[in-house]
Amino acid sequence: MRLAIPEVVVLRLPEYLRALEQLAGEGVYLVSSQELGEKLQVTPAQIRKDLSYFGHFGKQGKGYDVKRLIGELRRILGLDRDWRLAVVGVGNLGRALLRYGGFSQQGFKIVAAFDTNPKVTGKKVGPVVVQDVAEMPKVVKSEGVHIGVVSVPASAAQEAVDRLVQAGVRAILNYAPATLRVPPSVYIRHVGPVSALESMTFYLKDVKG
Amino acid sequence: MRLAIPEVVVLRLPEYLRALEQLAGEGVYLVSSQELGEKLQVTPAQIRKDLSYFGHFGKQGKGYDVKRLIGELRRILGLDRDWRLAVVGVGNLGRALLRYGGFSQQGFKIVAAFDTNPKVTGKKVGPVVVQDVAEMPKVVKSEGVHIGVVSVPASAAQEAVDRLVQAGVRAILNYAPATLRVPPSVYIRHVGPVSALESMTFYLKDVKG
DNA sequence: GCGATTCTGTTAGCATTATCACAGGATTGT
DNA sequence: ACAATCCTGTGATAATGCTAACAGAATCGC
Repeated sequence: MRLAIPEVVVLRLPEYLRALEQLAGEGVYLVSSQELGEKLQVTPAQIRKDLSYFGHFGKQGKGYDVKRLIGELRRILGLDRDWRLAVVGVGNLGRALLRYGGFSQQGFKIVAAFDTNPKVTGKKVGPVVVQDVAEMPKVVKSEGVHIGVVSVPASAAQEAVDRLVQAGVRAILNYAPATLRVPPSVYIRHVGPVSALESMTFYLKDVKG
Repeated sequence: MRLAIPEVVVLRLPEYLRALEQLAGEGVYLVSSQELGEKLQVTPAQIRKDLSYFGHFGKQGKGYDVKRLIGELRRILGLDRDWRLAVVGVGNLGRALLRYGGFSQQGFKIVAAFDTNPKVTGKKVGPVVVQDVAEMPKVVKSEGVHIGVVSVPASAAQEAVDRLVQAGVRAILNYAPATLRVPPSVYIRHVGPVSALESMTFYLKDVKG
């Protein structure tokens, strides 16, 4: 029962969490699946079903305690602890990620950055000093890196993930526009500014303009 | 038949496209659904089924012509033309998007940037001069903006999308960690550096470390 | 206190998506 | 030319995910 939770459900949880955090910020203490569904454009039944995979968080006749549910979702998603990130590739995009402050709010902490270019290694960017990739195995271990963020050019992406995997990183977020191979034990996900746009245009293309 | 294409299918097409572009770069001219599936960790049947929604692109006994399929997918996704973007919010993240060069390769062109802060309006960032949001209705029309990119703080995000919608933008990419309301005719999607991490940690949390 | 109302958690039925398996066309080797 | 092999496109089937509907529990108004 507790096992085999559909991935789509897991993908919706952060959306619920965001909406709840917004409500909490507005001073809302209680919310029904109906109200939350309207805010998120999701059916109330879906919200209740999704949450039922993990426990009983609501009160009949009242709804959900917003703060409590935020706490539960954060726990379920593993956001009730710190996660240590390493950024590989300090180009335009890597630099932006390093300087972006929004990670810390959800417990993500950048603890290392790597590059091969001697023009950037040794320099401080955002919260860390950029190190040569040769240092990766040592630093990943000493800094306890959980997640690797790949922001190198597509042509260097496979080598970057190979090095990360070799160094012991089990989860990778890939910003490079490339299809990458990792062992089954490693969790990898592709993101990036362009990806979201590419499927969006499918729905736009028929409209005039 | 041609209508009612599942959204999951549309979301996979960019992945296929990326893999094919990589193959083309390696000098591969022909690929079977089997080979492509191995590269993408997807079953060959899924690839064939997905493509069959849009036409017959393969040759029995041979497979798919890589270049031809790239062209077809780009056409299907609406990537065979230019798309004009406007960035709203020139903070840390907005600045990075403006300076990021990777959009142009797939036909995305940033043609405007807006902010309310007089410290940044009037200054050139990346390819454009930042303008005050008051100019938005005029500029969206004159520059023919198709897609709005919201990179303001969460607290200002709803106002930013309202202004974009008001100005006539029908598609929005939201980087702000907020749940936003738009009319049904507007297509909006939430992305952002933290979102992908938030569901990733669900799968990581049980592992030691 | 009690009937009417509210709202959750869950089951059962429905709809959508993915996989299997094969017919049929194309290619290759001999 | 023909047999063996390869590979697509697609119906049939299995699996998955969604929605509607309701029992049961809490709340509210009077």
